[in-house]
Amino acid sequence: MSRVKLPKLHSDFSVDCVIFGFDDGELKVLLVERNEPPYKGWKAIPGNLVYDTEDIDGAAKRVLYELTGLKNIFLEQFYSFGKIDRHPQGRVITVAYYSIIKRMDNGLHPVSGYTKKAFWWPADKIPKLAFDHNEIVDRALETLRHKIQYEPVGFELLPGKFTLTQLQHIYEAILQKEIDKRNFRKKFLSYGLLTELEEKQTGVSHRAASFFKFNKSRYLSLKKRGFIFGMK
Amino acid sequence: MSRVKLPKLHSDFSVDCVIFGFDDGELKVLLVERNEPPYKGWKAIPGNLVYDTEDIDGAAKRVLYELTGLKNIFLEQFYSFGKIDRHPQGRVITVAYYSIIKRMDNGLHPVSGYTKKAFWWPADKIPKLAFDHNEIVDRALETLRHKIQYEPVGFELLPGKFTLTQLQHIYEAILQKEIDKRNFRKKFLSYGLLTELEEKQTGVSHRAASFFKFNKSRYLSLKKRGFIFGMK
DNA sequence: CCTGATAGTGTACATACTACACTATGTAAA
DNA sequence: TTTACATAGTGTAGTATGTACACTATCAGG
Repeated sequence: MSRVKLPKLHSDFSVDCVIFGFDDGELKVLLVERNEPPYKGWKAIPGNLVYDTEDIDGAAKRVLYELTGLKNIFLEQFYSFGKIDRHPQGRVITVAYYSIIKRMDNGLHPVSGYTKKAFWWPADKIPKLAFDHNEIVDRALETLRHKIQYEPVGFELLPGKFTLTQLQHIYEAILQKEIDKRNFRKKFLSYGLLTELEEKQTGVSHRAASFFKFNKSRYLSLKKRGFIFGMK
Repeated sequence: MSRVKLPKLHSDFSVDCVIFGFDDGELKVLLVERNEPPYKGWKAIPGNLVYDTEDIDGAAKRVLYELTGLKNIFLEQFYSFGKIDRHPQGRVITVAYYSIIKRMDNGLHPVSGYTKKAFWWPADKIPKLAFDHNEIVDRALETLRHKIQYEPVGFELLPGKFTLTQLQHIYEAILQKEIDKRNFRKKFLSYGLLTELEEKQTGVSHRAASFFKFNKSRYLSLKKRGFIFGMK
């Protein structure tokens, strides 16, 4: 197997990132305003071409950082989009990634000039986006709704300490249905994945809720022993 | 948005197909022997570059046909692979598809010269393959194991009429565990997705099993009404 | 008619899901 | 300081689902 005898191939493909956050009881998606053609001035999800010197997972991390300032985000690939005309400059397929994050208060400061700004937008009111990005966001939402039912991803959207009601609201927002409070608590607590903290809410004009934290190491050890998380 | 002012991009990416079949009580994967460099003479899964004039779903169908002679196969994309050095000729990412098929007796006749032949191979004894194809097959198997638990894909591996024992063997082969016969039947029949046929096995030296067929239209209408298939 | 092979069936128990309503505790306003 | 308001926090009974388990039925072949 020699690298030199065969003709060199070139390549153009991109990565796009759908980043979910949770705020004001609402599921949000991170959008950018593009500052370069094509689609200059349009809203879009953060995405750009992949360099020859990086693998696609690394490219997704880099692009997200350059376009939004977000760092150290765990991105998961969920689908690739390859219609012939999805990019006006030629044939570009894109590999799409998604992530769910908690620290939404972090400043969003694009590092490159490709985007003017980055901002959060309600997931159920996404405007018309550049390229085929609406289709990509739709599919990411589908993936998220599926995923939340068999992995405890809700925690990724919350700060380290949270109330059970906050957790429930996330499930309700993503699954788009109401959940009975008692049943939700009973089931979640029965898994033993939550640790109740001493601390309670302060400054609320009602009974203060206890804070909990997610016991990740316990989840991982249970999972290794065949435990299956489930939340319909 | 003008297509002419911006520089033209070129592209090199490929599709690869993992095709599952079931035979002799065993899960099988369709492999080819490559007839062109790189990896000439190696075993591989069917795959090739995507043309500029076709979208990636169409490319997967075409490539599968050219390399194996298989036609009219429903392919589902499951992951893209994009490590820097996965292709010796340069940077090529590949979009991987999988399918599960029943008619394994159909002749496998490569239409193009890219492959010498195509053949079925036991899924649990995959040899060393070209490129990163072992990784691709591993991930396809994971996807299949996951999928079979919440969609009735078992039927895709069987002929139109089949016995309940055949169906059970598929679940056992894919999930790699034994299943209780009574419980399996009870559960599957309770869904009402199977229609018992008049016909029975013939020429077997034991009590003849009834044939069943999958009631697909009923499955689709149940699904529309929120029914969730589940088989752990 | 006996042997061997697989088809086909039911019950009891444990676990999980569902529906449902009241008391507890904090702030703020009257 | 009392009252209104808002959310936290709790239990039970009924239903449905999953699991474990063993025997009889039917066919071919010797």
